[in-house]
Amino acid sequence: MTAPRTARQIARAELTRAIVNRAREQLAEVGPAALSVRAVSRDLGMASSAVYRYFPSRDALLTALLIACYDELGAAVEKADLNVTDRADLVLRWKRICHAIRDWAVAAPHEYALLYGSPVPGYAAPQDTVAAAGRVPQVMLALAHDAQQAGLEPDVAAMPVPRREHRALAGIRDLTDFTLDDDRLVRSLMAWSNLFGHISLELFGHMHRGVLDYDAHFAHVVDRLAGDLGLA
Amino acid sequence: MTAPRTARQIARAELTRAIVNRAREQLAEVGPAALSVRAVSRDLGMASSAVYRYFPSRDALLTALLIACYDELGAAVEKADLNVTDRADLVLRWKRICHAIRDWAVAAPHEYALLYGSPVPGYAAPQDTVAAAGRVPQVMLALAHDAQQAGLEPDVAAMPVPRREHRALAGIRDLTDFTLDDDRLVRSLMAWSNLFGHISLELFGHMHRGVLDYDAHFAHVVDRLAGDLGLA
DNA sequence: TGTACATCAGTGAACGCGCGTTCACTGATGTAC
DNA sequence: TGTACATCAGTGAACGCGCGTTCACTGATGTAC
Repeated sequence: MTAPRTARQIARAELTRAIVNRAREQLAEVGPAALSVRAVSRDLGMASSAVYRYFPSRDALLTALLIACYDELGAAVEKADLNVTDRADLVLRWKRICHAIRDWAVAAPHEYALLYGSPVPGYAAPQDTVAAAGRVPQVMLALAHDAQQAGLEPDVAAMPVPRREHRALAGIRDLTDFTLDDDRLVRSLMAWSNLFGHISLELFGHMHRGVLDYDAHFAHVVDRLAGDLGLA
Repeated sequence: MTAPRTARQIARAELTRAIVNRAREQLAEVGPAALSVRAVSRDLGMASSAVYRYFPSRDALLTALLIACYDELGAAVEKADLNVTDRADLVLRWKRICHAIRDWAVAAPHEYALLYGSPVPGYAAPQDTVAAAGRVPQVMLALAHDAQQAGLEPDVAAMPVPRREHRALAGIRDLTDFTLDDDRLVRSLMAWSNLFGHISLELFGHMHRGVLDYDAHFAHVVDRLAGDLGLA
């Protein structure tokens, strides 16, 4: 990809961006299911057919949106981690990471729902999204690896990981360029589930009237997970 | 509600059931978003307008479905728990409960998505659903209470719960007729998030190519959660 | 027990809506000589 | 530098679809006397 040169190329890049941006606003307003090519084109003041010069189908537009959202979340999380200057303060890094995820989700619940809620019916996310989708897990696994390098031990006694489970996790091991011991890897995955489960339950209304202070509850859970992961 | 007497009342009850049943099949096939009054009526061989004699709107039908699904899941979980004859074997009860939830979800992914995925746009679940929705959490909290009564301690060292978090959990305390100590209550909520987060991530495709054996991974996580909850 | 009226279930047509996508077209921009 | 042709962006009309909901109606069931 070289920089665009001709007026046409510039205009095309510009409009492509404008379409995605407008689609994101639509998404934020009405949710993934109600997102429509026609609404986007209408808001942009162009014929609905014009959008097809830029995206071959609604699904392609959805894919672009998916990647944009994963990347935005991923970037926010990476930045939150890197903003901690004392790299050895793993607990602080963990907290910043977790709160970055939830802050993003709370600020953009529809976008969160697109990424982590029910799959859009009839849409299968293509290969293109996986790199962007992997950024958050990568940050979490890297943190666990730092804890391992520092020789820190989880609060919970290490538990033997059965062979079958060990093999089941080969896919994740292939995704990282370092190697986590089984116990840490499992605990990381559990923290991952805990975190996104928590946010989903909160955002999708399941804590309503049960938990009265979402911020306090999340903060406390994050603190506990830091211990479970052995970051302190 | 007394038993129906007249032929009309019998027919009405019958057809109401038939509509809900057919709607559930639709739901299982195409998902919550694509569920439509017209499709249901079509499959039932009646005019679409006839459905309105039974449900005043699509949303009312959705509500009936929501309650039916919550109740089905809740009943499955309660039964799984009660099927353990040795009531003191809390670990086994925990495993049965967890696997009942996941088994139901895997068998009925669209139904699971309706309950725990993105909220249906433009639809606000009415009060009627909360009783049914509370059944699963109730079972889990009751189990934690049994552990407390048995004097069992979590594997993880108890952590002080800040006053603010304690107050945040008042809503849940009001829902149970027993009282869990803070540490156990928080751990139960975390297990709840972990469980549903796990199932959502699995079912919605986020573990794809990362975890290679979903059954093994889930089983292992459940084992660990039993320890975290202090059931052994 | 029989009749008159009220209630209700179900019909079929219609309203009005928005959607994704295609297509033949016009006019502007880019390129090769 | 100027001209001839090719490429591309954007238009507007159209296709075909399915949806939720309303409405005036027919005919069957239930009820009161």
